[in-house]
Amino acid sequence: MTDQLSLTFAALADPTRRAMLARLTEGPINVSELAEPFLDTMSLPAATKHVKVLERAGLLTKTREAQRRPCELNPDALRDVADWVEPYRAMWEESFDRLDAYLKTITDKSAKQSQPSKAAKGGKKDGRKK
Amino acid sequence: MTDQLSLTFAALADPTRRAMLARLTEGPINVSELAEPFLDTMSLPAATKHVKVLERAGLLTKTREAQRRPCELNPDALRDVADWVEPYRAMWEESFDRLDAYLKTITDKSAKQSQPSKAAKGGKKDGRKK
DNA sequence: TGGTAAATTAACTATTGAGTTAATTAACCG
DNA sequence: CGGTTAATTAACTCAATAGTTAATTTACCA
Repeated sequence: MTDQLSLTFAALADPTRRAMLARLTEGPINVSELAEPFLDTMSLPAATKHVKVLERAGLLTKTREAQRRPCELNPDALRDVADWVEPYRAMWEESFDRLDAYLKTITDKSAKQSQPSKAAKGGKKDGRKK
Repeated sequence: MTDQLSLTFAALADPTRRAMLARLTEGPINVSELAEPFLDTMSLPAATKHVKVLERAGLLTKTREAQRRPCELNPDALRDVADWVEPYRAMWEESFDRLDAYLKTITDKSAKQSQPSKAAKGGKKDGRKK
């Protein structure tokens, strides 16, 4: 698993690290500040290891400032994720359309009476598409 | 790492599994057909383990048909990935804009002569944004 | 210059992931 | 029935991940 995209996906496969990224959208902060919300569930060395995983995945950049290590979000790596997933969008929108069409047939007044009764909830325009 | 999104990201953190997903966009195929392109580098049981990882991540659905196991792409799990990454889009587009603005200042005819010479390639409209 | 703060490194443990070969299940087919 | 195909399970190895505590580095600061 040496390729860059795999490294990025692996880094994102952890709720602690995703929370750290979310925090970084508010601006650069030190490692200890990044770690702070998690110190009730893990030690500081454990948190700095998470930071290092994000760094190696190219998701954040660590600089130096005296003893502190201000970290900055590196959103370009996330663009690669978005670019990878984008071609699949047509597929999930298509399967939504199929569901939508199916729901139309079973809720249509002119439909036959052989309707699976429980499928009726959540009609068109339920806010999911796009 | 028990949450669904982490499972999905972990499943995507492997080039073999991503290639399997890509293959599935062409339509449903059996496990052995999914495995075939990789049998020069790994055994069949190894490949079926990859399929199982994708299945547990909700990325594919396996059905039965005699001895065969037709697999179908389950694009909804990818929608979750797209939804997660989407809020970050503003950040990478913004950092692109900053680069773009910087490149404009150093390539602008009226700019001062203190120009990092090698930064000049790849001017505006290089096709990256969106 | 001695103490303190920020972060990392070392050394270790436990769990999970990815792969192997061999054996087994399940269903078709002649 | 007996053989073959498709896929999985078993049992095992090896490497990587995630965590721990203790020690160390680095730089500020009074």
